[in-house]
Amino acid sequence: MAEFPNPEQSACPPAEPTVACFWLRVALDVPLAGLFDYRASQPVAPGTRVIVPFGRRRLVGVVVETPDVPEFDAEQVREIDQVLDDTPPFQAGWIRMARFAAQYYQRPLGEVMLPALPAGLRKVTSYQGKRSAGGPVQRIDKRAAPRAEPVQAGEVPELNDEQQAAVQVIEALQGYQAVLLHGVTGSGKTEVYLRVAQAALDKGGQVLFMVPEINLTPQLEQSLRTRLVVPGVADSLAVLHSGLADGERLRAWLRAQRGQARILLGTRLSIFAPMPDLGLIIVDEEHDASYKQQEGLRYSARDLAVWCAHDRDIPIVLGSATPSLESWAHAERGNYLKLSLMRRARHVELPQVRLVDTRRLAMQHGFSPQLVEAIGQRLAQGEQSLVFLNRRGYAPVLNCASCGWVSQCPRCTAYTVLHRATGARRNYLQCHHCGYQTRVPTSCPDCGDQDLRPMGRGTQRVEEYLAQLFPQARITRIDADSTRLKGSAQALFDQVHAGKVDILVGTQMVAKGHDFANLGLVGVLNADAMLFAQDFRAPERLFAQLMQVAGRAGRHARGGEVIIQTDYPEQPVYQAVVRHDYAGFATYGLAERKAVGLPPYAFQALLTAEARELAIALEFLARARALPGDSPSSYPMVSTITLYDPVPLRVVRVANIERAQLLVESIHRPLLQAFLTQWAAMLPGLASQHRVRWQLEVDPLEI
DNA sequence: AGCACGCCGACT
DNA sequence: GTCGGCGTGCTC
Repeated sequence: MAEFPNPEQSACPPAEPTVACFWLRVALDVPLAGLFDYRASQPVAPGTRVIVPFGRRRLVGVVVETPDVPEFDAEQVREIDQVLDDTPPFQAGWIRMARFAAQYYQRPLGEVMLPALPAGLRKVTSYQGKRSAGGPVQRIDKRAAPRAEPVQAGEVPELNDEQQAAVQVIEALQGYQAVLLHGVTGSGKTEVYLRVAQAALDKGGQVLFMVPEINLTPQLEQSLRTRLVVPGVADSLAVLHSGLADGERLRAWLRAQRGQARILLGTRLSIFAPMPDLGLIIVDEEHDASYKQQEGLRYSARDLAVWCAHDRDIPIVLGSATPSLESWAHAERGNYLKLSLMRRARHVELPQVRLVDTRRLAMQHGFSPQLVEAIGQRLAQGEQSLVFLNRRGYAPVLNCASCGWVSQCPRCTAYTVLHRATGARRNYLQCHHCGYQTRVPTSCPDCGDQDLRPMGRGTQRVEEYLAQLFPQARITRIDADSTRLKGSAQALFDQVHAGKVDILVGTQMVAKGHDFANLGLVGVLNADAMLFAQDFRAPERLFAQLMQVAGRAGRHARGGEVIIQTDYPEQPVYQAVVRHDYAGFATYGLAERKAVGLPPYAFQALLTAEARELAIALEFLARARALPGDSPSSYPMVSTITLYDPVPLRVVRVANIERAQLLVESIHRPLLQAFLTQWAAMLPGLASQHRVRWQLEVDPLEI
């Protein structure tokens, strides 16, 4: 026998037989598949952060396994630099969640775990090579916590019988159950959330309360603070979202991990916060696209939340007035428990929705006579109106009346949008895809003619026309342009609330969150543009958006009104909106999806390629599509997988990069998963031969 | 992704 | 002669 222990059998490498040695498998934020083996001279628990040497640099990683034997050649395994013990190890539930997300979304575990951590916990510089004393955690702990405002117990409204019934059912749940809380705008979903959250807190659990965007719901944070009580805990709420400074974010994260925060209110990223005592998850506006992360790890926080609730064996409440068809289908199948709030809580009627058929009308600047008259009436009654148009700028394109030239972005396959002068600025043309800006030409660059005309209209032009039509009215525009400066959105909304505005013109920014007490009328321009977007989810999104924007008028005591101008009033989406009939719309929409085999009756993944030239991207995708054919024996499931032809994206070129995509589909999710895992493993090699950037997205929202 | 090595063009 | 362009190769 050899004098040194066999490395296959011993935890120790042969070079230092006397020193105790432990193998660690570490997740690192590098775009390489798999985990990395390291050596430590002391035992290190899974979930612990460590600093390790990696090539010529040092990285923070998370220990996820402590194997008996390294997978990598033991000779080449390096020793960790440092164990970071400034936070307790992440719990098994947190690791399971990251593991699931990594596997489901086809990403290395380290690319899931580390970006999920607050910056201070994932960067080596914060520690400057010393022991963790003096690191970011200590700095947070030393700094005095912001003083918790003394809270006054909030007023507790009475529940109606629908709310009462929903609360009772949810409170009685034991273990995992997904509940779809379908409640029309104003039906008092929030009150239900508050009651069931309090019940979960009373049982000793933590509550994760997710919302699409935090700044839209300042009153919700206030309600949670004033209404939810945890005996002996003065400051039981933490708020987590991407707008927080690094320190604040770290503090909220730590408070959740330590169990000091009993309620975590947050956006999609809060699904990755560690919550050791998690007892209930609430996902408000569960249909909202903001739950989908659109870069890096493209996860759906709503879907992960459902997985997490199942994994932790706790209830989850998904609430919406217009649930996603995915969730609705789950409810119809009985996977989710459906609870409905169909009555408005405060004796306020639903707004009356009118379709104005614009096919045979003399339209003026995009306005039908009916809409103009209705605005005039509300104005005379001292009530507010909202004109909704999902298109910012003055006009979507500038056009030469003589030769047909149109203003185009030199870097994108898109028009440049005409924007009106603001303050000292002149008019300018701007590309809404890449941000490119240029002066407005005084004559046509092609033919020299001076007759350049703005085509179509955006919010600026609508605002201008309304000012001309109603010179006495106070008109305000709220869109991405008018709210560019920090705090200006709030200021504009405050003006509306204070009654200093008669007519509000806005994009989708105004559709969410805000209740306007004196808003009697909502007019919707150009809704058809949303209906005929290429995506199969367009009608679903349009329905949700129309219901949401209609809800803005709904708080009005004497019956609000919604006017939708359309060339296609017979379209089922519009008919359903008129009837406030989500269930009817969903039934129709799901039948249509089923007939053509679209989600939720099929599962999809999207491979997107970007290159200098479209041909390169398409060629890469064509080769990727052919990959399974190369080795049919290793793909027993391939017959159940459909790989469609690679196609250019609708906007092919953005910022001089050309893009194409390949849709993968199957009616069997586990088989699609198995296929993707094998396929994704081969893509990096293929991509390196083609000089393309690529990404694989599972459950894409837009195709 | 980083980070370094490596081999060809215009500058203190 | 060097600074620096980014091609390509490697990271437990």
